[in-house]
Amino acid sequence: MKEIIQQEYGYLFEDALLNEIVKVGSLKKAKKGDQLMEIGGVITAMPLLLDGAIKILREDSRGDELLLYFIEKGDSCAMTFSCCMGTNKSEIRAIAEIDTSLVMIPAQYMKSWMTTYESWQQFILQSYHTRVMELIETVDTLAFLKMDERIFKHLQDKVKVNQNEIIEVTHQDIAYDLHTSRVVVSRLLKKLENEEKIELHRNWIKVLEL
DNA sequence: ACATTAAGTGATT
DNA sequence: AATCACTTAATGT
Repeated sequence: MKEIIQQEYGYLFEDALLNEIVKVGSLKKAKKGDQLMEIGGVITAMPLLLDGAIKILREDSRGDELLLYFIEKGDSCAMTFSCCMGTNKSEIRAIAEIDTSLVMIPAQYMKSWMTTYESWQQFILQSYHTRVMELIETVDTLAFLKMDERIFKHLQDKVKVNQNEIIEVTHQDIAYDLHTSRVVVSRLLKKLENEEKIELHRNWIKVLEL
C-alpha cells in the first residue's frame, strides 16, 4: 500500500506524513458507478485519489441532478475538508466515473496534520484552490455556453477522465449530467456528428475532435 | 421471433 | 430548449 501512495503523493509529502497516511488510511476500491457519498450524508473521512475519477453532482429538490466537476487522480475533494472540520453534512453526491482506488483518511487527523506537516497544509490549500477554479469554470460553462457547446465540452471532459476517446454513455446519461432532456441531447449530438466532431453509436460515442 | 431499451423525428409551446 | 407522441433501430433472451 505504501508504494502506491508514495508513487502518487511521494513528491508532495515527506516520509513521516506518508507513513502516517499508510498507518491511519484505509485503501478503498470503487467500481464504475459506485456511489461514494450521498447528499446529507455525514462525512467521516477524506478521500485521496490514487487512480480513476469521481464525478461530483448537485441535486435539486425534485431529485434532478447537475454535474459540478470531476476529481482525477492526485486530487482530493477539499470540500470534504471543510466538512471534516466541523461535523457538517455533505452538500454533494459523489459517484465513481470509472473504476477508482482511493485512500480514506479519517477526519480526526485532518486538523493536527494541518499544524504538524507543512506539506499537508500546502496540499489542502492547493486542492481547495483547484476545486474552486473548477467550480468557476463550470459556472462559466453554464452561464455563457449554449447547450450544444456544453454537450461537446462535457464529452471532451469525459474523454480526459476516461483516458479514452470512446465514451460509454447513453444520451439519457448526458441529459441527466447536464440537467436537460434526452431529446435535446439526441438532436444536438446529431448536429455534432454532422459537423464530424463525434461518431454516434448505441451506448457509446467516439470523440473525433479534442 | 419477440421484448426491451436506446435513439431519431415532427410538431407544438 | 423543453415536451409530447410516435417511429425506428439495436440488442439480449
